[in-house]
Amino acid sequence: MAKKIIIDTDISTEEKIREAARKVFTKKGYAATRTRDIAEEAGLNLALLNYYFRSKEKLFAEVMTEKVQQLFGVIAPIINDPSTQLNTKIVRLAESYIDMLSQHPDLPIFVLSELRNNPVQFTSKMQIGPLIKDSILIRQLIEKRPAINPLHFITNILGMAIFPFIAQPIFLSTAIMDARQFKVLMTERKTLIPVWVNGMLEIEPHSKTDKTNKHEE
Amino acid sequence: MAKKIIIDTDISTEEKIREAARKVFTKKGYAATRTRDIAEEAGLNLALLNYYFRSKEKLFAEVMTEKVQQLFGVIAPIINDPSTQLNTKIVRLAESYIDMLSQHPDLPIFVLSELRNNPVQFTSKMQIGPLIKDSILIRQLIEKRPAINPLHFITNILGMAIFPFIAQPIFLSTAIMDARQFKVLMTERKTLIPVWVNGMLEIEPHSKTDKTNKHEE
DNA sequence: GTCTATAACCTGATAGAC
DNA sequence: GTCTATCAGGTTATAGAC
Repeated sequence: MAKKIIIDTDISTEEKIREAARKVFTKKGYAATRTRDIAEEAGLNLALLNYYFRSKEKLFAEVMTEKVQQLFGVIAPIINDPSTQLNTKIVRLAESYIDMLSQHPDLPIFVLSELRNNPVQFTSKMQIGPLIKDSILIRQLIEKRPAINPLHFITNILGMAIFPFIAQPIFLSTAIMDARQFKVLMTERKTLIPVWVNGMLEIEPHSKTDKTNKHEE
Repeated sequence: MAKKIIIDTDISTEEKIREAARKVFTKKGYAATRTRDIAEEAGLNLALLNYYFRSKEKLFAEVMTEKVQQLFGVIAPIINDPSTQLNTKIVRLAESYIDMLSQHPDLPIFVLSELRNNPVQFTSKMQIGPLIKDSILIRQLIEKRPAINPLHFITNILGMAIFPFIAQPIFLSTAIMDARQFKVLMTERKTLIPVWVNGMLEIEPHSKTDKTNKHEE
């Protein structure tokens, strides 16, 4: 009956490197990161990086794949849940993203700025395109507002949750707000975003658009 | 009466370098850019970069300052115009940003990702903080909706205009949409954003928020 | 002002001892 | 597995001819 409890306080060297790489790559980006920075951050020698991961590029690829999934993995289970209504999906998207990004504020700017160079390599396997385009959420949005492209609403939901984190460095450094205020605002946003988006789904846009575009579509 | 018309088709070498630097830095970021790339892009020799600008860093600083102003300069004249109403300011912000970013789609991701490293150096002189916090727009937003922090609405207006361009590489590479569709959507957004934001300003959020924050402000 | 050649430095990767 | 020492290649910056 004597339980053997082994508390593994020692993290493996490989994981130490991976963790350091996550931190440094995420903060500085691939090109600005030196393998020496990662080694130092891990409290280890440079040679060990190449022993465990063959090259800087391969180490980066592991981190990047992980981070892309961290950023986009949130979406899939929510937008394709057949048991939830439109409104619930919006609530969950806002909450999940704001909670997750509060823990990892520099995730979006890292992923999006690295992805602009070679987007296909890291997104192709996740099938993000079909995942979104054929999603239940899209179907529900079309049903609710057939006249407006549903991608507008998806962009808005994600943008209202993610954009503040992308702009955070400017907010803080220009004293538009401080870290405490930012946290308060992001908590408020979890309830405000669904309210706002529901509003968008109800509003009938003025027929002003017809006047400006008289020519045929 | 013989007019001397001198058409200056030759751009000065200095301007050729600056133009090439704008292009390469904006596309690849500071760290990933090699001075050789810029020289090649300009069709010139590497040594000339150091002749005209003392170093890669100084050349970058010039480009960066310019780009920061390009991205944030749009805001100032609109949000502090005493002759326009709240709604007009929203319309102008959406239109100006979407028009400008349609011409320079990779501007936001470049500026925001470079700014995360040393934000103060490039934003301090523009006084972006006071410019926004003491703006007429903020006053008008508070007047219209005293219960909600006006920064929410500013974040939303800017986010709905800018975020699509930040996400554009993913949209295109994952085939969520193609370039033509993106253009159509962004044109629609110029009229939709003001409609949506006006909606936000009218909606009375459920009193649910009061329950969560019982403490005094 | 513009070029070629090269210096001075930095960075990723490896060899080899322990 | 982990370290020190070092190599090979690339990058910024400059010297010096034209």
